[in-house]
Amino acid sequence: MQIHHYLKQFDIKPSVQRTAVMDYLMSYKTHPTIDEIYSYLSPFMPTLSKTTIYNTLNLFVEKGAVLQLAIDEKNARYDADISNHAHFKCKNCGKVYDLFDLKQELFAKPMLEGFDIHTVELSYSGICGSCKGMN
Amino acid sequence: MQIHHYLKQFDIKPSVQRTAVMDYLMSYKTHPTIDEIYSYLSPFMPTLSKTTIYNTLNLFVEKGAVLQLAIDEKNARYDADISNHAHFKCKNCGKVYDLFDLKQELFAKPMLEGFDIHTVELSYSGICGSCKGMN
DNA sequence: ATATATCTTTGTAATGATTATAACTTTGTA
DNA sequence: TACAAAGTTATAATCATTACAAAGATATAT
Repeated sequence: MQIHHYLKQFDIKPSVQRTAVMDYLMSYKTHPTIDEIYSYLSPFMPTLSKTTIYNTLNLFVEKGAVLQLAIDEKNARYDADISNHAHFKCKNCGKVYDLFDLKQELFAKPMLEGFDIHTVELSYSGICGSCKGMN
Repeated sequence: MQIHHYLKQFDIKPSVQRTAVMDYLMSYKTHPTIDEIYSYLSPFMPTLSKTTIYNTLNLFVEKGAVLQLAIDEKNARYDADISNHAHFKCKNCGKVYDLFDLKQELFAKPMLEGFDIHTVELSYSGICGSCKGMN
């Protein structure tokens, strides 16, 4: 689907900058930080401001088009895949992996008296395969 | 159990400051921020430095005596309860609740090729009971 | 088509959490 | 007691994020 139409589904006006950010997020599923997104797009859009990246992602998150991950204590990370999946962060290299092959039950929103649950975030941490081979 | 002995189990030397921080965390299960811990203890320990609170909690987390929660994007929050439980953060008031009555299966560490999983963090967000009644 | 209002982007400055550093204090040990 | 190691403190530096105001782009009504 066109990114234009995708953004409109979330009630987001598809400006050039917003489209570029969403395009990047959908192409590079690396859970990038603001800085990584800015560094990639900046050469293609010389007048681009980092503030715009902040504004854009805050809007995306507000509208539910993108997930803001809390898995990295240092920087916010963003994920355009809003389907049920978990994340794994390697304590050694810091890379964030997607974990798709988990039981869907893990993402169920429990029915609890006094809590209106909107979102579920499931995060694991440890050592990834590439780092385990080393040191 | 004495807090002294509890800290020693994690290979942490029980200084006055460290004992006070752990005591606070075990008494007030509010998932406090560094600032909240400092503000509470400071009147009782006039020479206390906020850097010490940072040092202490980084040590506690390293040694596995305390969990650092990523549920709050603004500040790190800490939890001395290291048993399996989830958290719920109210989008309205910001309060972080403990959720104990969930299936233990949710906290299982999945066996996945190429991932050595050490920790599991399960977080929910939405609107809490007190906030739902309002506005 | 033009004027006007609204929305979006931009650059700079401010804020605020966390870490680095170095001096000082306490603790443990010979 | 003297010395070394560990812990604490205060200050300064760093760095992610937000606030703000001006400039630019877009949409609407006349």
